[in-house]
Amino acid sequence: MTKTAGVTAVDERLFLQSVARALDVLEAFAQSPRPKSLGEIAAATGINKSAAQRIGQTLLARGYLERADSGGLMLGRRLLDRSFDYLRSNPLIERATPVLMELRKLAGERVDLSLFDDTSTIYAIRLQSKRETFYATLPGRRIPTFLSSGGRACMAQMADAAVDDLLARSDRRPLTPKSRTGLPEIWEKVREARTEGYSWAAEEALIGEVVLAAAVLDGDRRPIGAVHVAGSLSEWAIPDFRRRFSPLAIEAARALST
Amino acid sequence: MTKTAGVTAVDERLFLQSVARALDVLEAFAQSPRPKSLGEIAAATGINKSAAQRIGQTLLARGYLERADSGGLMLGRRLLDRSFDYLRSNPLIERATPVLMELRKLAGERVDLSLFDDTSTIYAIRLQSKRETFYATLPGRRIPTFLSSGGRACMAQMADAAVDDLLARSDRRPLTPKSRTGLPEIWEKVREARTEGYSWAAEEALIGEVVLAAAVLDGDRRPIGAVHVAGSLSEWAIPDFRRRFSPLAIEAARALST
DNA sequence: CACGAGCGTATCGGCGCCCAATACTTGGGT
DNA sequence: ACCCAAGTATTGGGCGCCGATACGCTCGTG
Repeated sequence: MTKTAGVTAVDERLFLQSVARALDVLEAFAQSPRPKSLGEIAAATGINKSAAQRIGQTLLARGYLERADSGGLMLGRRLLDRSFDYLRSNPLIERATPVLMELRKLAGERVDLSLFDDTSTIYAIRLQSKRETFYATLPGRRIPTFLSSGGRACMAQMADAAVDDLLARSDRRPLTPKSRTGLPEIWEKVREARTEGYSWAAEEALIGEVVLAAAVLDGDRRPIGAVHVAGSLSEWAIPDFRRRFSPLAIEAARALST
Repeated sequence: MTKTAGVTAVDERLFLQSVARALDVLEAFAQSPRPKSLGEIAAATGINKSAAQRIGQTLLARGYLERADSGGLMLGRRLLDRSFDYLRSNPLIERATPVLMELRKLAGERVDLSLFDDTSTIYAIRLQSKRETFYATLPGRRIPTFLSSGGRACMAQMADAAVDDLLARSDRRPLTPKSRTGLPEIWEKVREARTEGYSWAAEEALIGEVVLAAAVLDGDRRPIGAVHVAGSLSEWAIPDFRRRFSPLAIEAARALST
């Protein structure tokens, strides 16, 4: 039972091939979310057409896939039910909802709760403010930990060795031209977050956007997520933005920490 | 290939038992989202402990389940990735996002996009306004079509026989004491929606809340979802609320219809 | 302290579910 | 009319899954 990249390794004999393949099929739509034919699914997942057919029919019958107008298969609405169950089951989400609402009201800017998940970070709650660009603000979006303000705030709470390990396993490709991808610059931001109590990032994930975040800790003082405040560079100078919102984010994150 | 309750029936020989059981395990958390032991999972899904173990290990390895502190299994963050893919793949969601943002700004109240799914209706996008009660406002929440304003707006676009069929298949249990569950009262609201172009409901899903909604139609004039505006009865009289927001919801829904 | 009831974990023989190749049917493009 | 690629359906065979069983552990309990 060893740990590899944050995922528990499993004895082969306890591993269900067909379940894993079904998950492969669903995950195939992460690359390109357009409808796919059985042949495309088979090619994308490395299984043959017969297996794709069986898996497709099964997921279709359960609502996790749907027929597109074109006749192909696309993701189904039933997936929303499962993520709803997840959100509802997570005590942090429940505690965070009213706190974030209040923060959103105070700040007047977009407010997010992200969940720390090793080399990436997922947005679980997103409270919009103004006009935003479609899917960049959907819940469920993943951002590499190393370039997210929330991710850096989480790394700041970890031991040096753990941060080094995480960064070594990260795929450090930039999302924008301003993404900091070099180890020294990332470490600099992590150290800054340790002294300031929060981290910030300007245009590293989305052009024109400045974000700051403070980490939420569990009972063992380990980071489990972060509270973000995001604003537009067309409305804010970075020093003003930091001065104004960092105390609010830190306060909210502390309220959520066990 | 017959249709039953909106789900396509599948040849038994194309149906993967272990995949279906894995989905059963995930769906078991819909009833009560707390962490479960293997024994509880086995009992809830009707499979034995060995199968639950294998499925659990597989879903755990893929991140769709996680270990709770107690040692039990709970839903995993990976579920959010799949719902993100779904939202991203749905063209309606993409078109609706800016329209709803604008509507939210104009109305100043909570705005939702729901997806029509036979006897129930799912909230896909939720733009909050003020303080709200936790999971009632999470995306992915399902409401019975017959008592949701958006669901009734959708039914108003269907043939009489189809509405009768849908209502006959519905589980018409109330969500609140004010939920209308009788067929005549529901039909009355459907007819009202046909003449008014929108539907409304007061405290039928949530106490203290009034909602109105207009249906979004696809290229064949069939309902695929609805645009909602929701307000608090502590701030609005129902006639004022209807007069003020119904034109906005109708306009937004028309803009989203193909 | 012994005990048993849970838990998660691990093992194993055997059967039946899933495998993959194949053929059929349909529809769209040339 | 042709062909290619799509989804659909069928089949025999093999091995992957099935489920009973057993092990070690941590509880709360008598």
